[in-house]
Amino acid sequence: MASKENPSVNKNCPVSATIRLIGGKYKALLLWHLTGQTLRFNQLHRLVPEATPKMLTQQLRELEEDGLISRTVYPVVPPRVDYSLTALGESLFPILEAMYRWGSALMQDEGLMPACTMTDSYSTTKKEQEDCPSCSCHARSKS
Amino acid sequence: MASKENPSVNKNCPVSATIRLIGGKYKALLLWHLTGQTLRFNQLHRLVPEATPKMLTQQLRELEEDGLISRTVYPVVPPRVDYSLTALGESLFPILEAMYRWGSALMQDEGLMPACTMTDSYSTTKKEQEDCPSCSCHARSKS
DNA sequence: CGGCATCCTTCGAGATACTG
DNA sequence: CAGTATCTCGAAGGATGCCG
Repeated sequence: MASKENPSVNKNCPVSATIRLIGGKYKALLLWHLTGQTLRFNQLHRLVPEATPKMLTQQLRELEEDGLISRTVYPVVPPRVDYSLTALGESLFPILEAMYRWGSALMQDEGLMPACTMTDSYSTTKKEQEDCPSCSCHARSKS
Repeated sequence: MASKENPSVNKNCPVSATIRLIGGKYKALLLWHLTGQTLRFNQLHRLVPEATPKMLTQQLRELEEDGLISRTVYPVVPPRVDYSLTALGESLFPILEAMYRWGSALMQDEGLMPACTMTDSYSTTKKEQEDCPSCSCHARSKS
């Protein structure tokens, strides 16, 4: 088990166990972005620009060591590394979706984010969901 | 908005918004313990002993400032302060429950926590749920 | 492109002591 | 009981430079 984050916290509590794995500074966000799609390092960086490359690497490595994401290195030049969810990582979807829904409702109450609703086709199949145009979540980079 | 935790993170993303409010070191855990019951400071401290009183106060104050919990001070001696969830805090239940379920499944896969299942009466009414004897979650302190 | 190595600064958080 | 006030230290994390 990697996760240097939250080294403390009761070892017998399921909620603590979950926090230990996804409670890192950008972990839930990274997992959310990786839900339903494979992304390269720089794509993730563009989606989470406030994380420095060093932090990104660190968080991604911990997620990998905890078996939540898989990292594929292509021996080409320039280098290419793909990140995607493992089965265990995908099983986090109910949590991430609940966080997304709650945050959406909160932001709407505050008058932000007018129309960024999650398509219900996403919640079950989560294969090729629609992008979310009014926020950067799941907006595939176009450049 | 209080939450000094995660000061960065994309401002337009619902998942980030959620993390900003419940992403603190012990926040989700505290909220989980407060689900369905009012607790005093020392009760919370016993349930989360790895948090120092200072940290507890800090996290609880941020949760209060963010409108997730309410803090009631009784002007008696010895002092007494009760913490409970607000309506907004209770609306986090789907997230916390998802985290609980996922963590439970993970721990069972690892051979830990033999029989700590969440009673389904809890998931909807969440009023007077059964305690969880094999872990400290929602185990009301007896002393 | 996707890192890793170093240096350096900040600040999270523990320990301890005190208070209404 | 439920905190607050200091002091302190180690680690989180930013900036920079180099590399395959």
